[in-house]
Amino acid sequence: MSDGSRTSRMRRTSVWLEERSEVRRRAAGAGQTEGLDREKITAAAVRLLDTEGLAKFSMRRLAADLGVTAMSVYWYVDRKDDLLELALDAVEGQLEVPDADAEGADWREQLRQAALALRGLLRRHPWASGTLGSFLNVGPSAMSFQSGVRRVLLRAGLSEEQADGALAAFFSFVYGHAAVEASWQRRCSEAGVSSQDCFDALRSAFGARPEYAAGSEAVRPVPERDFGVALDCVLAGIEALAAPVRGGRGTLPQERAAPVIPPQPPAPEDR
Amino acid sequence: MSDGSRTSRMRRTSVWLEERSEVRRRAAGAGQTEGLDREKITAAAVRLLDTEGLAKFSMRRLAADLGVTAMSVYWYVDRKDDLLELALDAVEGQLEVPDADAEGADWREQLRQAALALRGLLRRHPWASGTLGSFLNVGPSAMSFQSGVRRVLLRAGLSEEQADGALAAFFSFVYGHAAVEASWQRRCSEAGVSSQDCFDALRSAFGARPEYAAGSEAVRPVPERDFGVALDCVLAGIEALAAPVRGGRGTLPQERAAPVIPPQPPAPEDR
DNA sequence: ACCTGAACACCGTTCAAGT
DNA sequence: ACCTGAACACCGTTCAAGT
Repeated sequence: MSDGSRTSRMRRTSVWLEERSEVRRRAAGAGQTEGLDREKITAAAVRLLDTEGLAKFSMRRLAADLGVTAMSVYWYVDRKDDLLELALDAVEGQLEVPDADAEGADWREQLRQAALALRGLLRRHPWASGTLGSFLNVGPSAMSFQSGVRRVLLRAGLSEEQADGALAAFFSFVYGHAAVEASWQRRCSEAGVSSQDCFDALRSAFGARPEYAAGSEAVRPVPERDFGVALDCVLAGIEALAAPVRGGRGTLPQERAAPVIPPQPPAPEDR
Repeated sequence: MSDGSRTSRMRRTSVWLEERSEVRRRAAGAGQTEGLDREKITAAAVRLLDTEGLAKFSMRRLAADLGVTAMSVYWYVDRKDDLLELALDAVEGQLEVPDADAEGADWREQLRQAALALRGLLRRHPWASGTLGSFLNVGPSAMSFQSGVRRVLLRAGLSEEQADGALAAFFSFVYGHAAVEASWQRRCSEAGVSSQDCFDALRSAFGARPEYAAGSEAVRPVPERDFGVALDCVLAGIEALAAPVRGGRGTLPQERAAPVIPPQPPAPEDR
């Protein structure tokens, strides 16, 4: 009658909200040799995603890999989406969580390491960044990594609000960068061309098209050093948040009068 | 024999590399009333994507909206993916391209406006950020917008290399942020709950789970002001790139000796 | 408790055929 | 030139049934 257990009445938004019936939770006993369980299925899913990619991943294909009929998997997992969330968190479990309380550690370096670790992970599992447009990424591994980074930011001197903003900048940037890099990678490799060839083809095709009058110089593959410069950029921004205006070199962005979300003109939706 | 037309021999990586046979290009004459054409199809696709979302978008559904059989669309478009690229560029065509040569314009403000415009666009078309994990986003509209931003960065005093890095930071951040926001939005609305309820449910569910020992405080929906702080953060980073170390307040990130991509330890792929 | 088989309601895409 | 219909090879998921 009260709204104590709202979670059960609401349609699920994430695996992590599931209330697994006790009956389906395997006794984590000795004999783990035969039979499926959630961990085995998740591991197989990660393997399949790594080798075939997100687009070709299917429940039926996964079941085949497990030597089992397609529908067996549904005993352990409610939906394909749930499995993808589990797979995502499984790989994120490999991340080393930065320790804000480590003595003598430079927070800048900790942030840099965290960013590089996350990016490395997303490059090793290119499907992972593709799931971010549809899933919540709120599994325990993701959460503890994020909260580790957040604590580092707090220790650097940011306020809670600043830390949240910086956290958003940090993760959005790394995930976003990984996502576009993964797209290039996948599409080029599917076409059987090197990234450079693909880029060259695009650029030369654009030369021939009138629509590209202004802009073809922006067509670039993502070179290696871009991520480094961009990361420096984000880190410098965080630094500025942490230690603003030592010698008064310009107005602080926060002091600007501009509203955060100016009313967009009622632009026609369709060209 | 020479590799003059490599594009034709390589499997396509984007619609923008397609070589449309003249025969399929409609005479853009007077009577545009009846019959399909690429523009009409693209507009219908955008409409359908806006109302139903990326997951429910299908060629058959689109054809039905157009009052036509499913396969008619294939006369104008080679694949579903092509249509999504066209739809993406169509909405990006609404972006106002920043003018680097505008006199009296402050580049900081131009960047801020560009970021807010792009974010507004991605929020009005939540499916758009979801396509970035799979498509190249190299259409003419995207390109001219990006190159406009790039020119603003150059005028701000960045080197070409710095501008490329800053561009990557800028777009990765905005796209990434929009993508996670869109996920929350969609999943909550599909479950029929407010974003706040969804968040509360997650957080309380996490309290009950042992795996979340460290980290549940990082579970947060993306509040409105986060984007503002994060954007300030990225802009401050660009500012630092443009006008480094007026009064020597610490080492420049670029001067660090750390390699950009340190060799990742050969971590076991599966937990 | 765990797994199967058949079935349902979809997909994207090809292809021969119509007009 | 443009559009259709039937077909192919898939999907995710449900459900009754097996052991």
